[in-house]
Amino acid sequence: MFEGSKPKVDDVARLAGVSTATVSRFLNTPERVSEKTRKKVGAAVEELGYTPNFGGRYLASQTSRTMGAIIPTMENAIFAKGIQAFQEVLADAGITLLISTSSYDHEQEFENIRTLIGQGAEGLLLIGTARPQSTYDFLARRNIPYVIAWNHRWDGKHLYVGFDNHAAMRELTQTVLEMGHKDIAMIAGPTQFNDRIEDRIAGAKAAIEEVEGAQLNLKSCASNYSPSLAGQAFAELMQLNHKPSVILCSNDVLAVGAIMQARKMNISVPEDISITGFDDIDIAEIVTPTLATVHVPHGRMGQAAAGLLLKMRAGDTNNKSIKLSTNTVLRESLRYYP
Amino acid sequence: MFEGSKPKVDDVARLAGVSTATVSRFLNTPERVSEKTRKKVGAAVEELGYTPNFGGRYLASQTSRTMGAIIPTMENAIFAKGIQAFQEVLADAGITLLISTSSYDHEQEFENIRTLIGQGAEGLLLIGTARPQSTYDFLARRNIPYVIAWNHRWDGKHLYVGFDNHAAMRELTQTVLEMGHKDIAMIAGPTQFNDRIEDRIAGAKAAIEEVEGAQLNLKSCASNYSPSLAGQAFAELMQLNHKPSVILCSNDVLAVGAIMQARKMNISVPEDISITGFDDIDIAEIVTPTLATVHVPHGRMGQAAAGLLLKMRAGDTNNKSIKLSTNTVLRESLRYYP
DNA sequence: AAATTAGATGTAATCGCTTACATAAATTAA
DNA sequence: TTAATTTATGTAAGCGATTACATCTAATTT
Repeated sequence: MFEGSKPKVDDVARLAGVSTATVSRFLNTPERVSEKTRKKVGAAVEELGYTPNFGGRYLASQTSRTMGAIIPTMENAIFAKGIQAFQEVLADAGITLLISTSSYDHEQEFENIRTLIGQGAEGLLLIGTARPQSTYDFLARRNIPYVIAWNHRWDGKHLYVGFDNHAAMRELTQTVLEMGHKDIAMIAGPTQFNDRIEDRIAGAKAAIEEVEGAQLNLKSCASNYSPSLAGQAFAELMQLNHKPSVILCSNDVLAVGAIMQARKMNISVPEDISITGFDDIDIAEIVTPTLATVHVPHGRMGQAAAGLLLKMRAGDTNNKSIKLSTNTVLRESLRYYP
Repeated sequence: MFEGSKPKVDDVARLAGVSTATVSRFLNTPERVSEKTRKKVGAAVEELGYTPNFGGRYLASQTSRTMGAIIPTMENAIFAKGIQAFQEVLADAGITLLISTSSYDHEQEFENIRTLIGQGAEGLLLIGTARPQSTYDFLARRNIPYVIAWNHRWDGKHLYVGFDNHAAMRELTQTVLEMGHKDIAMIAGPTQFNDRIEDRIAGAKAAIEEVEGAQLNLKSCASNYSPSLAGQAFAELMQLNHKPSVILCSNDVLAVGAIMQARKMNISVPEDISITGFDDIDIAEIVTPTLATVHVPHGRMGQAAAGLLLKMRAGDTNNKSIKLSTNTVLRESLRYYP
């Protein structure tokens, strides 16, 4: 055995005293190899520590057993649970997951898509629907199966595996309104290239418009996952003469930032002001006060996305979007209007 | 242009009116192609939306521009920041990162290693040092560069990019002892296959042994990242006749679990009991009371690991382990012994 | 102007594997 | 026993790129 030199089929074949074809069959369709040779080849594979070269295999078989996922960032727990579930389902099916991050940048996302396709990705998980048409054109031209997760729209343009951000936020806002709040503020990250935030804002607006005398003060935050910037936005809202009685935040991370800032400013939540989030990640139950938010079934979403892509990979063309339900979770940070 | 059929070098070459060699040079060493043909080929690539096939490229060039990372889980913020930084550095160097998760299982980790190597990974990031010798043998036989992150030992057996879990925990414990605590409990997850936890426990023990009359009650928790199991362990500790005055937790997730349970049981932290964590992830500052813990430079660790692997990939063989420093962070959850 | 050199491009072998097809061996049917 | 069928294995052609080497053209030197 030569150190550092990767063994190849030929090496295995020679050691086992069979042809490369038999080795290949042993690896891919063991049932077509007799018991006796299976033993011999198995031993040779073991002895050499042989692992098939992906490049050769992909080239010859035109199948990579690989899927790709492109997420905006890993720093943020929002995607972690879903992606973990996604990868577990794929792993069970013997598929390797390639992950890359785009930092909320469309050019980078496009580059990542190219790379992943080049690597042989047989399907792609994308977050949200907002991206240049040219990216979709590329996907269509290459005929790559993909699903859009973390959002769901009825436009029929894509296969979605997600939840209706608009409806979910609308529901939460309706609850808030029913609790008597009328002066409502919202801290939301950039909507540019982020359809989920866009939909959440629209959902809140829709609910508010239905109620006489209710109004929304939309405060934008430069980042979707910076608690401190959300804190800043919160502080600015507190400067106003006419203060809101509740602040809807576009996700839990921002909501926690607002709560922390409130604590610093000695403003008590929810006595002085109510705060809500979106996503129901772990910190929602850890922060004091616990955070009222929208619960999202991250794990099931990841599983469903994987399932759908696996079906598409198997050639099933008759697939439908999957809409998962969310629910409003009432916790300490939200209180009836006095 | 044919829908769904991936264009190949030949297609590009034909369209641009050059040979495949020239197309390949355009892609890999554009400076060896004349200005004029560069334009032609560039246009052809653009028009066809050509992306080189990874398999072919890897096979022919024997270089994959790919690295692998295997982490226990993504569900847990502990690895997210570090991996994110790791991938950013690699991306800047034009290297794709393949990630897979092992669920703290050694066989699965080994399978993942095989797969990643098969995919052409030119280097591997592994978490911690605890794994069967056979795995290391395999790595050595294949001559695959790898670094061990999230821990650092002086044994000289591997290239580490991490911090000294033993020393860090020892330092935290010394601080706790200096604050007058003598009855110390520790909630720690399984040490099996987890050298970091093992080292943290040993570090605490080492500090405690130095102080007359101080003693440690080690309570094990079935999981390293389940707040509720940690809560259970906390409850059991509170049943004891002789209660500890401080509980050291082997990481922040468990510490938060203990704090939550304390709140449920109406035990106040730190008035009734102090609690400390390890890692300094985001929740440490979010939870009430804020959590005293050990700060770990996750981002810098990921960057350093990437840097080291890139150097090894470039053929630099004279590399040394990198030890990053940690520091004890005092926060509300830890108080002087009355 | 001829000889030399440098630069740009093309030809074709090669990487490691799979698989269609051919062949041989073993089993069953007639 | 021989023919027909089934099962197991081998041979060799590709998959899509890179790259050593050969060739041709243009620039430079003498």
